[in-house]
Amino acid sequence: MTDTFALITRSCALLRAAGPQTRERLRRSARLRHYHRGETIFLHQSRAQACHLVLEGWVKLYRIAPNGCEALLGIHTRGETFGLADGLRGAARSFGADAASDCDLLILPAPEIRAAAATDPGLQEALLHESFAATDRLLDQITDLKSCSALQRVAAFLCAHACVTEDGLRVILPFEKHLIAAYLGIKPESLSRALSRLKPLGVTISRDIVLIRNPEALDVLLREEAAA
Amino acid sequence: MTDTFALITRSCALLRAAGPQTRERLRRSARLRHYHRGETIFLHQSRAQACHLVLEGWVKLYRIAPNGCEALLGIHTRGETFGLADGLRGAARSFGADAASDCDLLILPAPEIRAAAATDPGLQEALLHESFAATDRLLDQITDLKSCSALQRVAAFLCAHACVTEDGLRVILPFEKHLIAAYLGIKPESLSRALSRLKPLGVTISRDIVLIRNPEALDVLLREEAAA
DNA sequence: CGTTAGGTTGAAAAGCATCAACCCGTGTGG
DNA sequence: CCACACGGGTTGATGCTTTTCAACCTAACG
Repeated sequence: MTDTFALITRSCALLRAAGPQTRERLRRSARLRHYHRGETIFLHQSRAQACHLVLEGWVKLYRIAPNGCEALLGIHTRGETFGLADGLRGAARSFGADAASDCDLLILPAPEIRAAAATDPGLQEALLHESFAATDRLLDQITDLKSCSALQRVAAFLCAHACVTEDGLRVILPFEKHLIAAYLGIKPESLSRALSRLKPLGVTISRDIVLIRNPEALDVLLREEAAA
Repeated sequence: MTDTFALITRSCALLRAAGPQTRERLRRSARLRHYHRGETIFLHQSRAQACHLVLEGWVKLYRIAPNGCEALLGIHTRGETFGLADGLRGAARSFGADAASDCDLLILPAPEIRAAAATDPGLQEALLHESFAATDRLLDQITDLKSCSALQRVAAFLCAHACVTEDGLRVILPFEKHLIAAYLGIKPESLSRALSRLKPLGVTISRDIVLIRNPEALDVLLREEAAA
C-alpha cells in the first residue's frame, strides 16, 4: 500500500498539499475499496463518516427529488474527491453516491481528516480550495441549466470533453449516454436527438466516439441566442 | 463604527466564529458602503480584492453566458456573505454582483481575511463551513432545475419563503418578480402564469403578498411526478 | 439463440418561450 | 393638478422545444 499511496498522492491535490506526517497518518487510516458497477457507495441522509477519493472508474452523485425524479448532481473520476463537506461535518449525507462503473475508491475516515486538518494548516487550506473548486463546478452547471438550450448544453459538453487530433477534435464519451443526459438535465431521447441535430454541423458519432470536424460551427452555436 | 460592528457580528456566522483579536483586526480594515439599486458591486472577471457581507438589502450574483443570456446564480441578503471564494483566492471574479435593491455592504479586504484566517483556526474553520453551506444551496438549486417543472419550482419557492400565520401560510415575495423568475430559471411571463395556475389550489396573490390557504395541496403538487 | 440493457427513431402532447398588446402604480414636468 | 412616460407585471395567441409513449434496433452475454 505504501507505494500505491505515493502514486495516489500525486494525483490528488488534497493529499499533495498535506505535509509528510499528515500524509503518513492518512495513509494508515485510509482504506481502499472496490465497488462494482451500480453498487451503492452511500445513501442520501445516511450518516457521513468518511470522505472519498476516486482512484479509478466513475462515481455518480444524485438526489431523489420530492416528486420521485432522480437528479444527477455530479460525476467524478480519478483524482477527484467527493463527500468532503458531509464527511467533515459528520452530518447526514446531502446526496447519495453510486458506482457508475466498476471503481476503486480511497476511503478516508472523517475523524482522521478532521484531526489532520487541525494540525496541518496546508491541508486545511487545501480543503478550503477543494470546496471552492466544487462550488465553481456547480456554478458552471447552474449557468448552463439556466441560460442554455438543451442543444447548446450538449454542444458545450462535447467541447468541454474534446481532445485535439489531426483533423478536428475528438471526444470519447466518458460514460453512458443516459448519464450524460441526466447530467445535462435532459432525457436520453433528447440527447440522442440533439446529437443528430449536430451532424449537419460537422459532428460525426459512432458509438461513444464523437468527431468534431469543424469546431467553429459549434462555437457559433454556443454563442447564438435562443431566438436565432 | 464600534457599536455597529458588534451588532453586525451577531448576524454573521463568519464574524461570530472569529476570536476577539481577529474580530478587532477585521473591524479596523472593514469598510462600509452603500449601493444604489442597480449599481454594480463588481464585474465578472475583474480582480477579486475583497469579500462582502450584506448588512441590508439584496444583492444579485450573475453571469453572462456565451449566448448572451444573463444567468442569475444567487440572491443574498442580510447576514449573508458572497464573493468569499474569489476573494480568498485573489483570482478573477467568477461572477458579477449588482445591487438588486438599495443596500449596505461590509467590505472586507481579502489580504486581511487571509491573514486573519492564518492566525485564527476558528475563522479558518468557519470559512470552510461557509463554503460548505454555499455548496448546499447550489446543490438545492441544481436539484430543482434538473428534476422539477417550472410550476413545481415556483411552488417550492413559495413554500421555502412562507411564514406561518393564523389562516395558512403567508409569503412576502422578497424581491421583484423578474428576479424570482430568473432565479427559478424561467421567464417572467411563465412565473406569472405559474402563479395563476396555483390559484385553484388555494393560493391568492396581491402585489407581493401571497397567501397559501391550503399548504397540503402544494405539498401534493411537489410530490406528484411530471406525468400526473 | 434468446434475452436484456442501452440507445435510437417516430408521432403526438405538454410545457415554456416569444411576441405583442395592455394594465397600472409611480414619478416627472408642464 | 393633470398629462404623460416609464418600469414592472399580466394576458393572449402562436410557435418552438422538450417530453412522453411506443416501437424498434443492436451489441453483449448467458
